[in-house]
Amino acid sequence: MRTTVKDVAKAVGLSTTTVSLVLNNKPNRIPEATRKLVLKAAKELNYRPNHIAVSMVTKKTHTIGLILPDISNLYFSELAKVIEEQCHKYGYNVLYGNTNGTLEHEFEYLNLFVDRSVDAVIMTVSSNYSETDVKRLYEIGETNNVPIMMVDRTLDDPRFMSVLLDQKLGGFLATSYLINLGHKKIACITGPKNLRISIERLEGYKSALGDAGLPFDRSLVIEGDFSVDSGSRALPYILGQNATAVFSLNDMMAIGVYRECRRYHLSIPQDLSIVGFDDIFIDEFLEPPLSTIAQPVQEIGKYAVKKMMSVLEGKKNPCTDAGDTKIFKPALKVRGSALKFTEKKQI
Amino acid sequence: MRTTVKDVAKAVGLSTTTVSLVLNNKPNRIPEATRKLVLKAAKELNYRPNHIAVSMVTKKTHTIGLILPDISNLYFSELAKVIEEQCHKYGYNVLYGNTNGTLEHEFEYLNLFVDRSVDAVIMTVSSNYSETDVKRLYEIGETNNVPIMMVDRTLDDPRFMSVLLDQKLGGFLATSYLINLGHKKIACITGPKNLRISIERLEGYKSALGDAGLPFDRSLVIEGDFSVDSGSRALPYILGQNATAVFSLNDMMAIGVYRECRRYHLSIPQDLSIVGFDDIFIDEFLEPPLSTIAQPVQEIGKYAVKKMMSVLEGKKNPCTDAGDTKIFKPALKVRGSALKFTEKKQI
DNA sequence: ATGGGTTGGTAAAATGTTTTACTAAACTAG
DNA sequence: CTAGTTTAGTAAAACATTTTACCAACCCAT
Repeated sequence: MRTTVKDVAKAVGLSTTTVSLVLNNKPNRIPEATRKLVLKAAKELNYRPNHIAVSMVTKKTHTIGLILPDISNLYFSELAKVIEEQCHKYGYNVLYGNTNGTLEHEFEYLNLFVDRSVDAVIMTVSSNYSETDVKRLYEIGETNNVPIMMVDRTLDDPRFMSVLLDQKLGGFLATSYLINLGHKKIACITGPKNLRISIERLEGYKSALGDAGLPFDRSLVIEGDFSVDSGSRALPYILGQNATAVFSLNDMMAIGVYRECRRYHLSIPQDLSIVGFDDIFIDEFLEPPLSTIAQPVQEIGKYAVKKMMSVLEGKKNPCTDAGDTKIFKPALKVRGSALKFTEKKQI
Repeated sequence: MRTTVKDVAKAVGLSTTTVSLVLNNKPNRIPEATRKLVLKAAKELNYRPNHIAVSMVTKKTHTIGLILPDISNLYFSELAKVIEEQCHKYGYNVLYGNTNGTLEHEFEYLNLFVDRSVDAVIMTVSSNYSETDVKRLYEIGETNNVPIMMVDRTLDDPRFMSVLLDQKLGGFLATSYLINLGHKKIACITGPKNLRISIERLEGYKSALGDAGLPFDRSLVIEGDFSVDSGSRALPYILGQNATAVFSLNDMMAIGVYRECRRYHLSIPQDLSIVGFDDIFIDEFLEPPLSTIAQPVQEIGKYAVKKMMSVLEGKKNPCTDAGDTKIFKPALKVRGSALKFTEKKQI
């Protein structure tokens, strides 16, 4: 059985109050001798406070809930790793939940976590929220007094803290790069059409086209769902449109394009240039290494928990006063999947 | 503020006892009318039990601790995903911690988690345990009455439950495949030398060699550390030994070999055949797709939590009577990274 | 010796539940 | 009508802490 405060109190013949006082080194006047005595006994009995009991009275669990769409996705697993790492540094543990991108799961985990009295929630929402959904989400945070932070994707509500990426800039960077290589017919494989990040990345694409005086051609964009397979499925269409380059809104779909190109005996980048988005681990090991838009995941994760900790330890009402959004800048990472456009490259 | 039992008790003019009784539908004789009344009030007030308080009295948190070396590693992130998924199905949440493979972190998280009264711990140990380490680990489990399950890698102690892979068989399968393709000089890139899985996979390698009447040549094995870079570093040595094939003890190092081969302008599998181990997600997207030994991660994860749940809900002392080890069989997954050996292939 | 301040502590409440042991009232059988 | 049984419910303890409010004893100065 675990040692309790009572046990150590009994061992030293003092009250639990005194023991608790020294163990939490409260600024009470406790003579050095007593302090030493208690500390020694606690150590000998291998006393470790029962965190549940502590939480009961302090109302703090030093736990944060992390709600992600899919931890087996490289981007999120890396994000999860940084976040856990950072939380750990601040003495916090993380409870995590996989939503598979469904609204029901997002709410389910949120409720589960507030029931467990997490001190805060960091989540990336992946489905479409109606106004009432947003309201419901906000209210859960408020009535439980747990600050909610959106990472990677946000809701249209300034009351939530958000740490995001400038998605539009990412789309712009990728597309401009392709344009500068001389490509005129640049296809775009999007994510689910009404998902924020799809829209924003696509806006970057349009804006780069516009800046270069190139027309935006609706028939060059095809909807995917961020999965490898949807990338594969998109290729025939893209080829049909005589595109010479493609901007894939994430790396997974780009991988799908790679795979399909092999089936068609097309080579990247000679026959088709491609740039992805996310900079997942495997990009550099693909053949050819995939050029992509890199998100500063490490910084994003670090910033997110740092901000959250300051909210948690700050004086302001963590829930209602916290809203604030930070936007990180993505960067183009040139590897080997895009080439200067030359006429003969047409198939 | 959250609604408490007191609130709903007050709302219906009954005692908290009664409310608790109906909410937990205990087999007490409570008239249907009262039951309905309470349920209705609870719903209207949006009552949700405070899990911390419940844990305080029931001594169950419905939380399991998951301790892994590196969640950004594809194998572990997938494992983590299944485990979380399954736990969720049983009504359990998971607290997770990343150890980066260090013993200190393993103990740190274990302690942290038992302090938080997790009901069980599932972990993969990655460092070398001395006898006293094992003893210490066991004692933490015992004094806190939390069953500990080793997954993927085990300690030499029958008291822990373990769910493992038949590593030796995996090594055997990979090597036999290469032998059957006609290779005689098969190099092996190992993991850290005294790690169990390194040893066991290597044993499979030796045994396949033996079965085929091929000599075991010490100079054909080179130590890696399971990282991509260590795979890359191993290539020149392997080439120096005139090996025509290599068995990499994990896929990451195989990826390192791929990368280095490109630098040497060698092509796989024409110039070098390779088979990996783990079957991580990206294997099929490499060029050529990597043949490997597949672990049934899904099944492993499912089995692990199923077993754990039966222990948790069983009558036997979960800690001391639980020991039991299940061993899953790996399978060879042939893709495109190995070729029949022919003399002209020598460089 | 009285009163004020300091020193070294402690008892008890509080946290939100579950659970045990009990009881008052109503009903039933003889 | 009474004794026993059932019905419908409750008070209080327990869980392991922290924290608040208090107190006794001692010391010191007047």
